[in-house]
Amino acid sequence: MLSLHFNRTTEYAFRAMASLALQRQGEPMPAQALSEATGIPQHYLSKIMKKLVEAGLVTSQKGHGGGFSLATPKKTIHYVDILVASGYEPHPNRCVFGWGECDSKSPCPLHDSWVDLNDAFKKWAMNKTLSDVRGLSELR
Amino acid sequence: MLSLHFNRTTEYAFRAMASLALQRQGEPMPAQALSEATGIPQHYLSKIMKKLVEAGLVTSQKGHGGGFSLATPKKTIHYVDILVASGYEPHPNRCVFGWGECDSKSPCPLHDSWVDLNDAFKKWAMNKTLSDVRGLSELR
DNA sequence: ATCTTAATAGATAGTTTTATCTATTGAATG
DNA sequence: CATTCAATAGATAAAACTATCTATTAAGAT
Repeated sequence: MLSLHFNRTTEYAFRAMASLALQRQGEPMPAQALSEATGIPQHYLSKIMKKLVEAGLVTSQKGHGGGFSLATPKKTIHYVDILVASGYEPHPNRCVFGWGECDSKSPCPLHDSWVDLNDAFKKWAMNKTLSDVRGLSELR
Repeated sequence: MLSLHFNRTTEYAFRAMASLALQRQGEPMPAQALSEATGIPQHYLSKIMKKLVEAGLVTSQKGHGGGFSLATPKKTIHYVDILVASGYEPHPNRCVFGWGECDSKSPCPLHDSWVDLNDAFKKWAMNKTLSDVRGLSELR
């Protein structure tokens, strides 16, 4: 079956953020617990968490009883923020097909097609927030 | 600016197919010309062309005056065909976020979000064809 | 037939991404 | 203040992806 995919780092960032979104308000989640809950290798996770902290999406607390938690309420964190924080900005000045210089003024042959898909993607990334994450206990 | 992206191989496959779609009907395009037109390294391109030939999207003709051409009319070749031919089938049984076992029956916390995006993507891939490729000379 | 054009195939190398290992710093508790 | 918990940082290793090189096979033209 066909499906869209992100790279591992981005995929992991989403899983980590979703896990934090499911924590009870204010409960920090230690890296190890986060690693187990998401299946992300611990040390690789720590590098991703660093990015999320630097981006201001997550706060971290060292020492006993510490861990990671969301910096702001779920509904204020949009998927686009997670994408950007995880370094998802592959082609600054060209369309997805990367065919020479390509923009709306001098479009490559695939540009129009790309715009259609990218608009849908941007809409998704900018409208969804961590409030859209569903816990097992929540009504579906 | 944020944008969606494919991996290089898939990106190249699209560029190659778009180039062939812009050729005059029946004019085979040699690998070297295709490489120059698309900016794809020649030997890497040849491996991608092999996949496209095996998938039945392209026919190849060896020897003098040979080259590659579309196996069927533009409008019969859907983008999804190109995606599949280039090996774009990363996560057989899980959603994009790959969080454990994940399907509509036992969805991961991000599953619902993913479905929204993936539906848009599938619609795009299944509806677009090489007829949507725009040549420089064509009216826009 | 031989020469040229051009695809096919296999082997190797480079680069990037992903993962792991080890050590260090910072905060809380007894 | 010593001990434990936990994040941070840097270095290294493994894997995947991308690119290149060399040789071979097939078709057409002279």
